[in-house]
Amino acid sequence: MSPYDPSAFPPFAVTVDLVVLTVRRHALCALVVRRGEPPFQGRWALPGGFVRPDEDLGAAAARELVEETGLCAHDPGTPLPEAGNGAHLEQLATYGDPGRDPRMRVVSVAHLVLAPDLPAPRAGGDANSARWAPVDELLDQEGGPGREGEQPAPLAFDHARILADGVERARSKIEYSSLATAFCPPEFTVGELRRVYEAVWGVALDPRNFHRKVTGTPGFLVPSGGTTTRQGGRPAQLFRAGGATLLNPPMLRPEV
Amino acid sequence: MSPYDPSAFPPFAVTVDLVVLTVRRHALCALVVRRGEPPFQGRWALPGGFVRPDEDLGAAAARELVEETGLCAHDPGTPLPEAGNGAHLEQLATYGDPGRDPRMRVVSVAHLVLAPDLPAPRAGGDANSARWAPVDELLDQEGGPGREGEQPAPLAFDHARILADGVERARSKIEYSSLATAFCPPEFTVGELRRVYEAVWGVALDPRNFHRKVTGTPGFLVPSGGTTTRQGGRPAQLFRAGGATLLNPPMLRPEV
DNA sequence: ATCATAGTCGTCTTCCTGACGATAAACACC
DNA sequence: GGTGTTTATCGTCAGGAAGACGACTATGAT
Repeated sequence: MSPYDPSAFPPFAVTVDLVVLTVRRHALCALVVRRGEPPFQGRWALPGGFVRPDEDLGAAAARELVEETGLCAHDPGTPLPEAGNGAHLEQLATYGDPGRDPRMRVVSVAHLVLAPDLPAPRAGGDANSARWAPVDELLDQEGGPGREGEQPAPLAFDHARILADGVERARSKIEYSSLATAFCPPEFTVGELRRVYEAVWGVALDPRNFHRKVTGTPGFLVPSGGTTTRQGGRPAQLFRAGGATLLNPPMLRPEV
Repeated sequence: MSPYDPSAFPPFAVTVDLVVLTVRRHALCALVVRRGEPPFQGRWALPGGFVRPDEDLGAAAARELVEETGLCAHDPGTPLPEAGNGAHLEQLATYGDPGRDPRMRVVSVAHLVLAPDLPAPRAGGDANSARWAPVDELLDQEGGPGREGEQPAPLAFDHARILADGVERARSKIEYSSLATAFCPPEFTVGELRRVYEAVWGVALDPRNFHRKVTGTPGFLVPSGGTTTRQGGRPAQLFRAGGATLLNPPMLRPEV
């Protein structure tokens, strides 16, 4: 077969799936929707849908994101009009196992979205319901032996694997980039940022060392001037995300 | 439109493109093939081809790699029989701009391959020729102002962008993983490994600090017992890649 | 007033890194 | 055989980053 014969090629369906992560109540949560039709009817799945014939992959992901959550994503690679609350969007990976969808050959380009806590999930046009679920709960299927408690049904298709890859990407990327601020509102305190790291990594961080680290990393945070007491205790300085996208030196995830 | 209607979906062609990198004569080089047919006839392009109907994406990439180079790739995610010289293979990113191929809608899943210097490029079955080209040369198109010298024709399609993404992935990944050993033969010296880092990053590294660093990182290198003088000078100890895949602490790329 | 909570500033020790001197073991050449 | 060159390897030292943790500050709750 000629390597590029445009007249004879196996047709594929191409979709985008979204791993939308946020931090709620000290836990890393993902957006899942309930499937209204077979296969996997009634099971939870990642939001997603077909890529349209004249649509770029990132644009398809952003469109699905708006449809499912109302969030306006901002893909650094595809500059958008920047309309208000821009969540972070980036391509994650592509999944094309021949058997991943029992109906047909579907190649899915997964995208990762990091959003602040604000939005309440919005049900789609169908009878689908949507919710934020802690990722620990969604991925507990392959938990260690001796786990007790009810295990929810696993995610549809290979979405557990996609979600796990997205979570791992987020966990590693906040180490060396300023992406953790994507989980925060436009103005936030050092403590709020620390709780993001703690929730995403699932560890406890020393507040004093964390404060020294983030305020000492050039370009990470810029003071906005105000203070807040919304977390209780002494008023905390408010910051905005600085221009730096790569942190040098990086934040260090405590080992094990 | 229902988000998953298997009977009505826009058909896409799905291909894999390969960014095959190696280090030759102190330079990071990529494998490129000459296109024998329009569009971009006569121009250099990344090797690649269609994904077959019952083939996983990683398997398609490994197959194309064998067809084009004879290399047997080893994708950590898709364990293979491990037949001899296993190059490193990983998925890079997916490119699906509607206009990226003038003939039709093609979504290409790019893969990154890191290989030792050994193999000579093997021409494909067609009249295509293949060669190793320094990435600096292939990507010089958007070089700074005042560049002199002949600029080769840019790569076909969006392959310059794909190559740039692959190079950047390799540059950053050897920082915190042991992937640099994928550029080395099974047994190598500390100096050879250092020259890999120097070629990929385009910097000079202090041999003494580098030696201390890599021999002191647990799991990175294991002595094989032998020595060699193939680089001239005092005999150097031979090592193999250790089991560690993540380096802690990471290698630090000197800033600017 | 007292306590609890959260934020912020310092100190100290340990480890890592970059800069660089010194030595060792091969080869090329005269 | 000396001598120089090349590469490898070990050691030393100063500066900086990070973890552990003490101390103090400014709010709200009781």
